[in-house]
This record gives sequence, C-alpha cells and structure tokens, in this order.
Amino acid sequence: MSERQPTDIKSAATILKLLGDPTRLTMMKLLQSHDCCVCEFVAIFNRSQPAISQHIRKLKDVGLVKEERRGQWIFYSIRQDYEEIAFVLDLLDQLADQQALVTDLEAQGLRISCT
Amino acid sequence: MSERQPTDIKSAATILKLLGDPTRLTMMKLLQSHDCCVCEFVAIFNRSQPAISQHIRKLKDVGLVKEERRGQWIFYSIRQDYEEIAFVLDLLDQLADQQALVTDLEAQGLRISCT
DNA sequence: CGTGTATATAAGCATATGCTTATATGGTAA
DNA sequence: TTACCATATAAGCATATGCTTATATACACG
Repeated sequence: MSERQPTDIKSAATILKLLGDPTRLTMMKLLQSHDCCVCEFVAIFNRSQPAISQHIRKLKDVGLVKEERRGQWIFYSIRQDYEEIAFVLDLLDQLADQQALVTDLEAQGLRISCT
Repeated sequence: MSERQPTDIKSAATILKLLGDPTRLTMMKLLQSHDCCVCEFVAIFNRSQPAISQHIRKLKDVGLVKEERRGQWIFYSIRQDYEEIAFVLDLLDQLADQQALVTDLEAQGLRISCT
C-alpha cells in the first residue's frame, strides 16, 4: 500500500475553487454513488438545464468528470484516473450523504426521468 | 476515539470556496506550522499589505483564524475550536509542505522582519 | 428522411472577487 | 504628547462568476 503523494497547492486550489460551490460539490458527492445525467441534476437542483450544463462543463474541463452517452442521455461520472482523484474522493468522503435528494424526488413521484 | 461527524455540504462549500484561492490556501498551510503576522505574509507572497489584510479578513470572518497582538505585531493562528476544524486540517495535511517559502526568504537575507 | 428530445453553447447581465491607492486606526516608543 | 509602525478599512476598478434567454447540436427513432 503506497503512501499518496502530497497535492501541490496550485492543483489543490483549483480543485477547491471548483468544489467551493454547493451545486457542484453536491453533484460530485452524488456522482460518487452513481452516474447521473443532466436531466437528473436538473430535477434534483431545480435549476435550469443550461445552468446545470455549465456547472458540469467546469467539472469536465478540469478532468474531474467524464461523459458517456447511453441511448438518449449523456451520463456523467467521476474520472477515476484524474490526477488528484484521491484528494478529491477523500474530501467527498467526509461530506454528509446526499442520497436523500434522489429518494425524495422518487417519493414525490418525480422519479428521475432518464433512468 | 470517536468518529468525526460528516460535514454538511453548505459548510463544506463555504470552506472550500475560501480555500480555493492559492494565497489563502498557502496561508492556512503555513499557519498550520506556526503563527504568522501580516508582514510575514506580505514578504512571502510579495503582495501589497492591503491585499494580504483582505485575505486574512475573509479567513477571520468565517472563524478559521484568530488574531493576537504581540508587541507591535498582530499574529494570526488557526482556531482550533473552529466547528469544522478536522475537515480543514485533514485537507491541509494532504498538501505539499510550504516551509520552503519561509526558508527561501531567510536564505535571501530577507528574513521575516517581525519575528 | 424528418421530428423530437437531451444537451451544449452563446450572449447578456447582475453580482462577486481581488486587486489598487488612499486613508484611518491603534498601539509603541521617543 | 507626538511621531512612527503595523495593520485595517474604504473606494474604485477590472475581471470572474453564475445565472438568464435564445439558439445550436447531436442523436434517437418513427
């Protein structure tokens, strides 16, 4: 079991700045449990589709997430080969679980449309 | 040894946003090793005194650091009683050491003036 | 093929951020 | 007290951010 390399300040600041937004941080936490498509995030965050797309783009631009088309939808997932992935996952592991956001939607009958 | 409580998303996002700036992140990392005064940061970051003061203020406003006058200077240190201190310290622990910033200054004869 | 659905992108705007310069504050010390 | 030093605050400005609305793209599928 090899010790992880320390994260350099610049990389860390870039990551933290990106995650320093409640929407993006919650997105990443949710992505840790399962892949999501844009429409799912739109439903969960009750925000416009472009707003969600723009958040995802930022995450994608730095390489934190990747996309994959499945039928009509594009699913996003965390890139496990991201350079500082351990730093990111450790951070996410310390956050309160957010699955309730998904199950609440289902309970309301607003089941995520694209799954 | 009690398990730490998970950090809620909102608090985490606030912290990460604050630390998502290379200057403030480095400040916090340095403060983990020893208290610093404003003039020390000014020398290390080669930035104006107001710029440094304004960064410190943000850290102070959320309760991450506290101040303490020692003679002519005001020294800043990490508040160990900060609510999410464990989250913050864990994060800082994963960053590359920044002590070189201090020793380099000393090596150049630009010894920190206020120590 | 054409149509619909999911998503991305562009442009515009209001607010936030991080600096600058100028000035205020507050304690030290002659 | 007066002058000085470290630091804080205020005001102004350029850039960044995150939304909005409008529109483009890109598949899927009848």
